[in-house]
Amino acid sequence: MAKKVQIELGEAELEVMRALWDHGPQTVRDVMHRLHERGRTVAYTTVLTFLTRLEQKGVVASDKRDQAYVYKSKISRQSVTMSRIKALVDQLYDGAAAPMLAQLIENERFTPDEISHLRKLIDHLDTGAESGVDARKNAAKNAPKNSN
Amino acid sequence: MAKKVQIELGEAELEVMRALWDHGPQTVRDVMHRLHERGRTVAYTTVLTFLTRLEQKGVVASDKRDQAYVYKSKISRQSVTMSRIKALVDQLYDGAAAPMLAQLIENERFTPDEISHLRKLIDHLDTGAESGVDARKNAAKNAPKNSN
DNA sequence: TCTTACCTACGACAGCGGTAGTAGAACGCT
DNA sequence: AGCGTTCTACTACCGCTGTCGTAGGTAAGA
Repeated sequence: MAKKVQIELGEAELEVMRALWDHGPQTVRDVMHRLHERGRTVAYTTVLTFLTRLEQKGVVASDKRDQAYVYKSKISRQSVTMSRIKALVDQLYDGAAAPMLAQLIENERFTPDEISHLRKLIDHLDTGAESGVDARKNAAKNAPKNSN
Repeated sequence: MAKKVQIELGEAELEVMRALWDHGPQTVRDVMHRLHERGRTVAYTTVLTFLTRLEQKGVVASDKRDQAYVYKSKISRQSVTMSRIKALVDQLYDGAAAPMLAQLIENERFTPDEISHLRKLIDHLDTGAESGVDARKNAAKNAPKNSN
């Protein structure tokens, strides 16, 4: 199951990944437009550099179509999120997620809907989690769009 | 109250901050020992550089004692945690904390104690919490937000 | 006083991430 | 055939971060 050692992505690289997650496989030019839409007005060749580096890192794959390469993400947004959070928790709390989670809950504002959803998740924890074999195969129902 | 725009700390710098958080004000040599204990065997002057840079960033303060300067943190671990998480949430979920929190809850392992604690926190949210006037739904990502 | 040990200031360097320019290939139009 | 457009490959540069080394002060012993 050899997991990635550490997916190290910069801020701009992350935004490129977002473009791929949110809109599927795209060409360099497409991604550039996504970035421009989100306020990052970078040059075409900059985006090309990003995608090339991301491919070297093994997190995107390219595919020659027509004239231009089409790039697609090889990793899910979830995996990046978890990897980041894990790094955060390790760095700040020696790997103990609960304290950080508690702090997060205390400091963020949530809507009633979100709260009840979170409660549901928590409730699900002690029923599902204890049974040795983890039966956590249910997908996040409110997952944003498509992932990889 | 002018808050820091963004506390940008590298991994090693963060470990220095941890030393200060966990053990209070210390000299360069003290911090070096803490880092060594935690497996980061860096040279004395490296630690000095870290602390100097951190002071330039305004997150630690120094104080001449005896022969050596004593450094102390000017920011809390909590503020750094929140700042980091906020960055993460902004970068990956456009500022919507709940989905990320949900993912975190689903993917982490918690002890029964932790679970009941979390439940208590959640329960506390809709009672004692401020009546949400939140406009955070899809955050405008390029608005200069001030955290903590 | 000379030496030793410790402290700080300053400079250096490499790797990475963000950013872009230039050169050359490939395609389509006139 | 020649021209403009578009794509990729390559190179470069800057700032930040991690990492030290060296030089020059100063306190404490020998």
